[in-house]
Amino acid sequence: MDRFKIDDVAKATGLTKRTIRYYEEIGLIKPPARSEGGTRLYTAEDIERLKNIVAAREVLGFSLQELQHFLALKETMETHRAEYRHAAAGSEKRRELEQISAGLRRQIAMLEEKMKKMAMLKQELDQMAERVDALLQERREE
Amino acid sequence: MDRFKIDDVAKATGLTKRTIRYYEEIGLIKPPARSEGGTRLYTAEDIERLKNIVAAREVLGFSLQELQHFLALKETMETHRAEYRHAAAGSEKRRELEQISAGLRRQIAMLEEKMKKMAMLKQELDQMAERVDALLQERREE
DNA sequence: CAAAAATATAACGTTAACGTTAATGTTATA
DNA sequence: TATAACATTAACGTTAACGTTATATTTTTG
Repeated sequence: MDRFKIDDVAKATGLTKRTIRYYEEIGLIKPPARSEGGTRLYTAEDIERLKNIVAAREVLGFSLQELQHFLALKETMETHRAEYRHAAAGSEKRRELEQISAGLRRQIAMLEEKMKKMAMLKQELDQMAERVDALLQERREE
Repeated sequence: MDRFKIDDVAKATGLTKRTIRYYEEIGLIKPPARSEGGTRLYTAEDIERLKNIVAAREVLGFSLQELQHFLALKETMETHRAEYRHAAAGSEKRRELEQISAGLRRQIAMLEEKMKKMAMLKQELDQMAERVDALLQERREE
């Protein structure tokens, strides 16, 4: 039983059924297999991909378009790894690889930017919390 | 000349005039002073606040509602600091302070969650980049 | 002070990301 | 096997976050 129906997927990912169909509609996930009657049948990997999407969306505040870019990069890598190993230097494939590398570098730089700013924000919040708690403390001792 | 018209503010913050008016409309910023004829006149602080909003929105992917909460917290703190110091223990103000403290704790926890997940993502990206570059390297030596 | 440039309000338009409802067909279960 | 419980498509609805356009004032400038 390694085929899941849409409601199972919904429960596993926290998305609604509508959202899952919508993600398929805009090409964020590829159309899954179908039963004789037309019911969508998902695999465990499909669920993994969706979990990744949820995480990235929630955590990074990426738009679905940005997510599409990001996931494409990842998948291109994983799917074509073998293929890449045996292409001639200076070939089309090499240029592809260089594209991927550049894309990755951009994403990493962006992430670093965000992380830095988040750290600054956290510091600010920590300081505020400290001050508030100091006030609460001070008053307790009156 | 410490009063700015909306176009100056737009240029200073990178927002459009429409967006600035919209932020006022939904209460994200307070209505600025007006000229005799009704033209909005902003102060340097107004501009600062807007710059903060832009930063938070871009970096954190917060919705405007979340931003509202966050900025309110910050402002409440800064505006009422003096006032808080001299309220009786167990008073209304004390409960307010406790609310603020709790709110801060929530925001901090949320931030920590996000930072953790971002770190994991970055690690993944770094690994991918490493593999791609290894491939590029390998082929150079053929 | 008259023309040009900027501002104001009001209202309708747009896009992303789904929610909701309806009509119909498919699967699971007593 | 009937019937309840789910799935499918299609289409219209909704909310956030602005964009665009129109019409009327204000402000600036030659």
